Amino acid sequence: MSPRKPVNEADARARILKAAAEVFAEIGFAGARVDEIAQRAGINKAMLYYHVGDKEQLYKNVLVSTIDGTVARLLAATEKAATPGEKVQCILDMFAELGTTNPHLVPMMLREVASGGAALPDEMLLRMAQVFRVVADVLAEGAASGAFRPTDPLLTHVSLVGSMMFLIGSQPIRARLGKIAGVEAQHSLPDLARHVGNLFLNGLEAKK
Amino acid sequence: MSPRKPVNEADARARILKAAAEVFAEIGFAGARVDEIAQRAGINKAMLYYHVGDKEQLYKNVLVSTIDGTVARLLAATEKAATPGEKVQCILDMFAELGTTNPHLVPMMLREVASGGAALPDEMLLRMAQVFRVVADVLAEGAASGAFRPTDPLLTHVSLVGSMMFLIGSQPIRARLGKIAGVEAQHSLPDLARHVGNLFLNGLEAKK
DNA sequence: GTCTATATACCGATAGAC
DNA sequence: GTCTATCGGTATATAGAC
Repeated sequence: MSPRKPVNEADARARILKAAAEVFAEIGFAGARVDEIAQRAGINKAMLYYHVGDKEQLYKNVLVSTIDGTVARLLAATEKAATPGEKVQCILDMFAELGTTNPHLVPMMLREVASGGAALPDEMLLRMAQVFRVVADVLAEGAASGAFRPTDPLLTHVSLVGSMMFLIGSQPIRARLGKIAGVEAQHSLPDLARHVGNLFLNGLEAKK
Repeated sequence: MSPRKPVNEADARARILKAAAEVFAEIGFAGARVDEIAQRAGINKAMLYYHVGDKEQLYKNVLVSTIDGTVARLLAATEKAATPGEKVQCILDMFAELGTTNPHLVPMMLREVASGGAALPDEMLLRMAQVFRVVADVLAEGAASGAFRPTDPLLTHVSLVGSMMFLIGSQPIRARLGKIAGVEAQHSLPDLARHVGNLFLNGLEAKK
């Protein structure tokens, strides 16, 4: 038989990782307090160390589960669409969904980019590179069929992801700016994906 | 006459702010250590508090000088160009220059976006909004003349800036990825600006 | 497995001599 | 204006009782 409390154990670990993702996303690794994470998880700090380990292991665990979930969703997203243009739009829609299903990914990624990936081991970089390969394949397919102009796949990928990350991440700032400066700044996440899709597929210049 | 050591005083303050910008960019506000900043500035920690103030004032000072310098450069950049398309490219070129002339801006902005601008007072947001107005004017001018398709100016602005910030900020990560995964990832900063300009102006779809 | 209490170290900030 | 020494507070991590 299985041990007596596997459900509760897995549950405690899951609650810890969820709370940790929240706090790391809000204030980063250096700013995060282990006490705060334990409190949000509804457990004792000693139990946090017992279940997961120290702060660094906690961070690595959160990062791995966050990235792996993203890669899996992304591969699924591209299979639904037919043309390269539709695939690009599907990828963007999926990123927009991440803003709600996994709201911690974007802040954590922004911070990782800001620190030059100093906390990212090679193995984690390779996982992230999987995301790049998915997008690069779509771009290559589009270029081969004549639907897309040829561009540097890595730069185009980073441009696409950067736009979506910045748009999603800047939502709180844009909302504040809307209040204090009267700028129209309220957009749903699907709106953001449609905007980026339209912008990247058609460009700014009016078609001749 | 002026006090005896105004040059050295201003020099000390400048060295402190420069060192602080480095450290804040590398590891963020929470991770930064005042001792480290003082050491890099080549002065005593007590003198740092004497010249600038506490850690928070130090951060605000760095942020203000960094942003104000950017706004000034941006306004100058758009005046050199004639057509809306050239103005967009000039703005992007200017952002690429920031990667060398002010390498601390991008990491600091990425972190601010990640934390939802929690550390940004309203006054700072309004300064950043000046950058948006410059870009929005260019987009409006282009749409009015028929050169550009009409798009939401705020979303397009954030998309443009997000792409450039992500491309510039991810340079260290891309360089590492190039080594461990064999991906071609070496691009000069002007290359990045040209890529984004080409992508946003013409779009991915092949012209019919 | 769970929790309290605490060891240990570090960091921001300043007092006070010069 | 400059520097040393240090205070007070806080954070990570663990020992040890239950």
